[in-house]
Amino acid sequence: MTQTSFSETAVQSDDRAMVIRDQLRDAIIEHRLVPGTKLSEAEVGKLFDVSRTVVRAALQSLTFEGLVRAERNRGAFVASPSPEEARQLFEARRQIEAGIARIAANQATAEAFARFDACLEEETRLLQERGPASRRAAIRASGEFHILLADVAGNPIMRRFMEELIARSSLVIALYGRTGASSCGHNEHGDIVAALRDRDAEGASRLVLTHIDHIETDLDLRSYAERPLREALLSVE
Amino acid sequence: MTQTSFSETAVQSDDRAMVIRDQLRDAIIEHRLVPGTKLSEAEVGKLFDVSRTVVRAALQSLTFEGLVRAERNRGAFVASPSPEEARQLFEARRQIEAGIARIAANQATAEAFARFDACLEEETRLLQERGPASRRAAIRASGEFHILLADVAGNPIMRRFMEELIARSSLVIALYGRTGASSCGHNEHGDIVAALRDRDAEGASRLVLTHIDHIETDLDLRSYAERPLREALLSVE
DNA sequence: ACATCACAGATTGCATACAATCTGACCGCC
DNA sequence: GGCGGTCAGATTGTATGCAATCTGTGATGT
Repeated sequence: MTQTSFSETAVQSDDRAMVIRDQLRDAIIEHRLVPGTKLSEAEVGKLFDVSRTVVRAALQSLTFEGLVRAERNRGAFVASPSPEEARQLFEARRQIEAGIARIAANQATAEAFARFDACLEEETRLLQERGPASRRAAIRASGEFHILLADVAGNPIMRRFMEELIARSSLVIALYGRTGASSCGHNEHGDIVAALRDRDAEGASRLVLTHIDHIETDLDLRSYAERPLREALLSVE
Repeated sequence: MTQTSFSETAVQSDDRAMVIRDQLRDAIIEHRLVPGTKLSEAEVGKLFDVSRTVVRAALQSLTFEGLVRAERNRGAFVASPSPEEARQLFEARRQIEAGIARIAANQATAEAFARFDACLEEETRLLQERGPASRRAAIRASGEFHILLADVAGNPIMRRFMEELIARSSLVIALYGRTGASSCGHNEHGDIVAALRDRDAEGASRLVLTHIDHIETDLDLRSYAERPLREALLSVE
């Protein structure tokens, strides 16, 4: 979707490890790999036909991003953010994305708006479709919008932070999402773009904040006591 | 200084790699390792008496943080942020630290203020001393203050971002720092703590912003054309 | 029947060996 | 003398082997 890949994040070395990293990352973001899933080095290595060395590098990379949890002598698992972590995540998103929106309002070029339009079209298209596959794609596209926002702001450092936050948000939605409408809301993305077009930095910032609030509201973070059980059930290898 | 170590950031596995990572990281932050220095796997491994495998993990970790630049089949080097990257870094810091200050103003406990006081005392003590060693320690202590701010805000995710930003700022100061007063200014840290004590979120946020502006002002980012030469000279192994 | 302990299987942690690649020097040629 | 190519050394990329650690099973004793 976005033409810039994740190469920003990573080393240009580690070709192979990066490919595996991105594949696993995509699978996690699209909820094909659910939280708690064990990522055995040997198994992953066999799937991608590489040695454990390369797999370890990829898993380490994902661990730094918070998408994978590594336990000593136990192995690596797809992360299962706690409700508390989820709250911290959204707090961080509010702080960072508000700033990004302000910057983007001043920086956005015509080319940027073209990308926004393409992204919005893709989103609405996917939302009209039904089925789990398009649900996944919709969550992904929703994330792409936020990353695009960071991209337009033109700060690679903040863009990388956003990538991490978005990816982890996807995990949170997988665990605590209620409707799945979390991803898009009532064309709030469109409203944000409109504010950007008006160069209304404060308006865009405010819209982003309420948008994130809406995403968070759609989560079920309250059932603190029950979660460990459900998590455990999902974690059964 | 701060009792919480960097364990937040990392995997609890990779004991040994983490130790090396932290040692290298500290050396970079304290300017004992200057930008451009080559970090040969074999050499580092010999120094710490571990195999290249462990060193690679440590270097990979530092690469993700942006403290090390890895070139395929060439090796790893202490990063040399460009002036452009430096600007982006401070832009990110303004966005993130302003938010952190607001949160910290509401969250700070008595225990937090005790830590602030200890940090400020340490800073002023180091500033009174002369010599390169205390200069290094001062830069380090200055960073610790900002991390402490993030710590008090109570959001581990933003804390981790701050750790990265502070570490990279130290690199930038090493490259472009003019006076070294970059680290502290005119007791601006103390003013920030005072605002926190007053629960003045907006005031604290504003003070943080001007503080970061002052740090950036003290840098010499203008001489774009000359830098590559100086950088190259510093990079001579 | 229950609890405890010991062992076997599996998985990760680490070191090392080999292959691929790059850098720099030397040599021949123009 | 300058330029280009080839080769040796060094360094990283990857695979694999062995040691350390953990999990779960089964036997044994109370």
